[in-house]
Formats: sequence, C-alpha cells, structure tokens
Amino acid sequence: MTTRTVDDAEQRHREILETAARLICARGYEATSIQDIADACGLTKAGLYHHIESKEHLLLEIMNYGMDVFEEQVLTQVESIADPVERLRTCMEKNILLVTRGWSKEVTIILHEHATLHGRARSQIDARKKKYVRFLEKAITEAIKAGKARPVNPTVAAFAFLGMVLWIYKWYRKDGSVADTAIARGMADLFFHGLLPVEAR
Amino acid sequence: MTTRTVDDAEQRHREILETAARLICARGYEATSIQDIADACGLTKAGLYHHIESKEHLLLEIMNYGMDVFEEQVLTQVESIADPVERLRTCMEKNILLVTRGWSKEVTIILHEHATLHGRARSQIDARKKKYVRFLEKAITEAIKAGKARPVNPTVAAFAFLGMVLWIYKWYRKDGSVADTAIARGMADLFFHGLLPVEAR
DNA sequence: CGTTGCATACCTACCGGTCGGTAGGTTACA
DNA sequence: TGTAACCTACCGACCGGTAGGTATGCAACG
Repeated sequence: MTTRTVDDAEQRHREILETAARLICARGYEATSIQDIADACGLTKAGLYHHIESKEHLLLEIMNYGMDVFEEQVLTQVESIADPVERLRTCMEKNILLVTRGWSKEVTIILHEHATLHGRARSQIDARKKKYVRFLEKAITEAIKAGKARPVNPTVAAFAFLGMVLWIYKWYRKDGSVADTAIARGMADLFFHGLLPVEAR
Repeated sequence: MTTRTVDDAEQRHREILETAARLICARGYEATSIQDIADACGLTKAGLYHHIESKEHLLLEIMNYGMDVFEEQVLTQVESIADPVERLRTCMEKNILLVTRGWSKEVTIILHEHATLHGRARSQIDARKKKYVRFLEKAITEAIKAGKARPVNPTVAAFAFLGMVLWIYKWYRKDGSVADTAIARGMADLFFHGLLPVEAR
C-alpha cells in the first residue's frame, strides 16, 4: 500500500532528524559536519543528501520539529486554562520539565542556535517563537486586568519568565544538587511572589 | 624604553582580542575562521599566529578578558554594599546594562559559547563563572538570615536571577520597544516583588 | 506468470574551496 | 646585531555538495 511506504519514509526522515539533533545538540551546529551526521545514520554523505536538502535546511527542519514538540507538550496543554495566573504557572512548570528532561534535543537546539539560521528560515522560526512571547504577554495582561497581577510591563515580565525558564539549558545537570521538580516549584514561587517578604513592600 | 614597547605590545594584543571578539560575537566561534580574524586585523594568517597561540587559546583569552570586564564593571562595584538586598538590586542593574550596552563583545561570547571550550580552559572559565553564582547565593542567604528575604532555595533564586539577566543577550535590540533602563528596573521589580499583588498571597 | 519500466534508496568518486596551523624568510627598528 | 613583527608559500585534512551509477522492489502490461 502506498500509505504504508509513505509512513516508512516519514519515520526514516524523523529518525534522521533525531540522530542529527543528537549530534548538533552535543557539539553545536557548525562543529557538526554532514559527514558526522551521515556516519551516525549509517549512511554515506551522498546517501544522507538523498534525504535532506542542505545542511541549513536540515537545521530548519530540526527546529520546526522542536517547535512542534514544544507546542504539543506545553502550549496546547495550557492554553485552555481559564485562570491566567494558573495558566502561567502550569506553563512554566511544563516548559521547565521540557528543558530539563531533555526528551527533545531539538528544543535545546532552538534555544542555543538562536542566530544560526539566516533569511527566510530564520524569520520562520522567529515567528513561531514570537507567538510564544505574545501568548505570555496576553496571559500577563489578562491577569493584570483581572486584578490578579501587579501592573508590570507585560513584555518585560514575559522575558523574565522566559529567561528564568530557558536559561536552565545552560546550567542544569541531571546529577546536580537540585531536582528539576524543585526547580520548577522554586522558579514559579519566585516569579509569582518575588524574593522579598510581604512586610518588606 | 622597554616598558613602552611592552605596553605597545600589550595594547596591540588587546586590539586583536577585541577585533576577534567582534567577529566571534557576530558569527559564532566555529563559524569564524582564523582567516576572517586575520583579515579584520589587517594581517595574514601567519602574521596573526605571531600574536596568538591557537584558535582555542584565543577564545580562552577573550573569555578571561570578558570575565575581567564583568568583575570590574559589576562584581567589584557592588560587593562592598552592606545591605544584601541592595547589593543584589544594584548587581542586577549593572549586569543588565553590561549586556544591553554591548561595550564588551567578550561578555556576550562568554554567555553564548558556554560549551565551546574543552579541558583545562573550560574548567578555568567555569570556575570564574561559579564564583559569581556563589556570590549571588551568599547574598540571598544573607538576606534570608536577616529576615529581608523569604526562605527560598538560594541556588534556584541565584539561577532565576541569572536567567532573567543573562537571557537578555538573546532578545534585546537597541531599537526595540523597551529601553534597557526600563528592563533593568522592571526585572529587579519582578525579582524582588513577584508578579502577584500582596493581597493574592 | 514473466517481463518491462520506473522510482526509491543508496553508493563511489570526486568537485573547488577552506580549515587550523607552520616552516622559513624578510623587514624595520632598538 | 639581535629581535619583534610580520610575510609568502605551503601542509594534510576536511568542508558542503554533486555527478553519475547501482541494487532493490513494486506496479503495470502482455
């Protein structure tokens, strides 16, 4: 059946993306050669080029795949939560675990290689990222309007949220002293309540 | 005079570091060739190698220089502040401006190329970074003990601080909608007071 | 049922160019 | 006369990418 072979081809393609993502995540995009990726896939360089268009387009595919995973695991899981504060809290938790668990090396690549793509490919990924920023800004604005948040600048608050959450990829180690669930709880606590006690206001 | 020529040599060396840092900051370490750097310095490749030991050692020198700048502009400026909360607040402000003003491309390179160095060079830079984390943890612990901060996990709070501050290099643009002074004020406000109003506790 | 036709998935062999790095010479100045 | 600061010319390895060939398997046709 035609569908069967198409599915096979798609799965093979995803396997290649995941293998490439593993290497690129570990060594960086520029430091990973097409030869390295081909070897890891059990292919020759020319064989790999049967499946990909170019090195840069491969990176674009990896990033789009990563954004798919992120949207599926985080955004769509929380956007239906009615209370904006609860929406932000759950979003932060899910996003932190997406980073720390390392299920998707593609996500880490999106975080690290933020200026590697050029031209249309770059714009496309940037647009998908911007959607997330807008989502956060909207939730924060909504919370402020409902009197559930202080009147802060939503853009600054959104990037504070993102900084706390996404910087984690640079320092978190599975065998570190703080468990990722504790990080998720602690970060959310800090984001919502701040460092200072109530009486210090 | 010997001192004079030594000074000249040192200044030339720093010029080369700064030129290299400009390129590496813009294109990334792996994507910047020794040839590119030599051209930008008005030298041939071999001429450049008269001044540097190797490409990786050049990166190490750039990062050490960046850490010098950071310590001079931020750490030593605030470590004498008696009140731990005020120390943290001033530190955050100075660090944010160090990133946004872009005076030192070396600092941005330290932030981005966090896993590019290997071996001893990597350990050396990591140790200097760790000193900053310890400084923040100590200030937070001090604030907690003085009853000036809630009893949060100091490590998590330190990395929340760092995430908010250092992630900025990925998104801030001079011609953006938010001024860097507003970012500094807003981030500090959020870090200390949180998103929620007092009555929501 | 056998043959033909054609696409997919891979291969070998190679392209021009660039990589980081160096040997060994020249120039200018103290 | 020595030395720092450069140069030309070159090294072997590797870069991303491709031209052109081959093995395999399936589908249509006689």
